[in-house]
Amino acid sequence: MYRDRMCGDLRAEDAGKTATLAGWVNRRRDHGSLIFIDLRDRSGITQVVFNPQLNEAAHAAAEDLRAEWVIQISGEVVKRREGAENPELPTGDIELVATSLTVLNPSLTPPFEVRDDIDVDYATRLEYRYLDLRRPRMYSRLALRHKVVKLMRDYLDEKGFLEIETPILTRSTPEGARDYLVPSRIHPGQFYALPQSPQQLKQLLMVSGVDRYFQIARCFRDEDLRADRQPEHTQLDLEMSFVEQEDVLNLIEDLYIYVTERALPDVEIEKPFPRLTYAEALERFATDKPDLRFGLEMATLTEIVRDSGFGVFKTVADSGGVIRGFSAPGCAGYARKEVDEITSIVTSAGAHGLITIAISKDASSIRNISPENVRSVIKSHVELDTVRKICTATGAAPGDMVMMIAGPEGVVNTALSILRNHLGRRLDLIDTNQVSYLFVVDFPLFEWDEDESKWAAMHHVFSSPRPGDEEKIDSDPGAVIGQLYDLVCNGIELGSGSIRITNRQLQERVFELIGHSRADVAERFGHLLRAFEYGAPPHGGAGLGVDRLMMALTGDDGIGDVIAFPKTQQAVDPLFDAPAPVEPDQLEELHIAIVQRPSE
RNA sequence: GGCCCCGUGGUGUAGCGGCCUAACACACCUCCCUGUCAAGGAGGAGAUCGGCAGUUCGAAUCUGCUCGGGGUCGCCA
Repeated sequence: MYRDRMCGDLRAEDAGKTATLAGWVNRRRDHGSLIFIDLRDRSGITQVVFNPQLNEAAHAAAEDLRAEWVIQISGEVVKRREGAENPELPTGDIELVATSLTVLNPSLTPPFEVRDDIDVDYATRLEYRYLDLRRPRMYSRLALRHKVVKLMRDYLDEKGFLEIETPILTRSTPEGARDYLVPSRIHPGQFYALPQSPQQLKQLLMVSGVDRYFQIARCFRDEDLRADRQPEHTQLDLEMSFVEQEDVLNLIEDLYIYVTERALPDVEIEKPFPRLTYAEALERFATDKPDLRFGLEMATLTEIVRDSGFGVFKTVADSGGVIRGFSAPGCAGYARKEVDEITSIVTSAGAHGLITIAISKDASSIRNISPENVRSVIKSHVELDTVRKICTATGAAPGDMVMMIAGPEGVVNTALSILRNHLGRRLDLIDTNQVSYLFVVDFPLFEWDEDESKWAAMHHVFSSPRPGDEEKIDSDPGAVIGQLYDLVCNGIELGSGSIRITNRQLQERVFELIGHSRADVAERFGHLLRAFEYGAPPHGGAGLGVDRLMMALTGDDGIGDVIAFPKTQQAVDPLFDAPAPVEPDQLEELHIAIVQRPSE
């Protein structure tokens, strides 16, 4: 037995007992004769004392110890002498007086120190990920993730869900993200695809009568990476039979409350989860994934300013664009430099510029503002009354600054949403102790793809229209509302789900609208459509990102730290140095030849 | 594929045309030290400044290309 206690366990009441600990040397403090070692394992740190007068051999051995050596120590737990307690450590009231030391494994000098309060180059961290993960901050993320996933399993088990594995080697499907492909050795020239999600498989499980399915499923997408995207991510995939949208939403809400309250007992959750329609979310927050931990709600000003006399407004409004904005509280005093900084945020998001109106805090009220109270480029072009209307619409008060953007609706919303999030942080409006879930519902089923001049599924092709909207598929596709929902947390889109189409004819109309030929559909989706003809129960579910949930719960800006072994933005694993070339023999077996493109 | 930021001893930074024979902190090595806990003190070793090419009398510093990391747009049903 290497140990009988963990390094984070020992307390004052253990004083007098003997204990054997094993772990890593976190730090060595050598006083010449007295040597202190902070011994670390995943549970915490215990201070070990080597006193030459008490045990000369152990002390002599301790002189060689260095950071990250793996050692085993036996000794007596003693209460620290008065004044020598360390209130920073849970074990700070005691120390282990070493009677024996065994070096289990020495360590090279690590490339970076194993501690939380240092910032190391990301590539170096990934190359030495095993050292990076020794940092308490990183370990706590692994532990929290384990807990969250276990809570999900516990809850769903309790509710009668079956966890079922689905194939990783499956078939490429059209649309969606680029697939990761796996060549077949047995079938020359043919490929498996790694699943982007187990979507069709779980629907087949519903046809199979499984009734309630879930899976902590790995999903693969060969697309460019972002802070919140990895080539492979994990989703909580679930599906239920004989349910309506309301049933699914209620289950998800209950599940996420269950998980969050148990994983993070100290955070506040708004219950029940607010629900916004897609249209309402865009109208109020300029995005379909608003962070509801703060306000800063939008106002549409197009009609107020269209004929106000400011040329830009007129031009944009008459060409079908919009003018929207919001009030940034207490920002009237922003200097030119700060406004420029904010402007560059919206211009890099595609907007032409930012129009601001600062209302001096000297104004007694919006009703009584005078020209001296207003600072804005549009001041000389518009009536004071227009300024009043803008302030009323955006809810601006004296001391605030209205920020407006004019342009095509999509660009305006993107820029305003980025700006809103920026100001939420900048003005410190976010209560980080709050976890704010929200459902966005009533998404349109289809969106017009400008590039390809065709209709495309907003979510995926299996989502069902709202009852009564089926007729519009042919007459007015853009107006079809789907039984489609997103779960959003702290401004992060966790995932989405829908009630599925279970009627073959309806499914074929959808395929037709988005431009799949009959032959193509038969080839690619024939298995699913055939299944639907053998008694498919009404069903629906969702796929919800686990990495992103962890990112929301930890407050991280990216998903890299909640994944044990993530990849870089170039989809490289610096630890394994993957991807990598393979032996010619392997390629030969797979019937693959590497072709050099002329340009390369 | 586009745009933006970053790249200086092991780690994190400073230096931004000559003062650089490159500075500082931590880590590392040697020595001193019995109550430290980011221990302290004295000393030491360690980087031709990501790479290549150019501009210049002179480049860590300017330019171009390239490699690597990050952010973002496109993309991500």
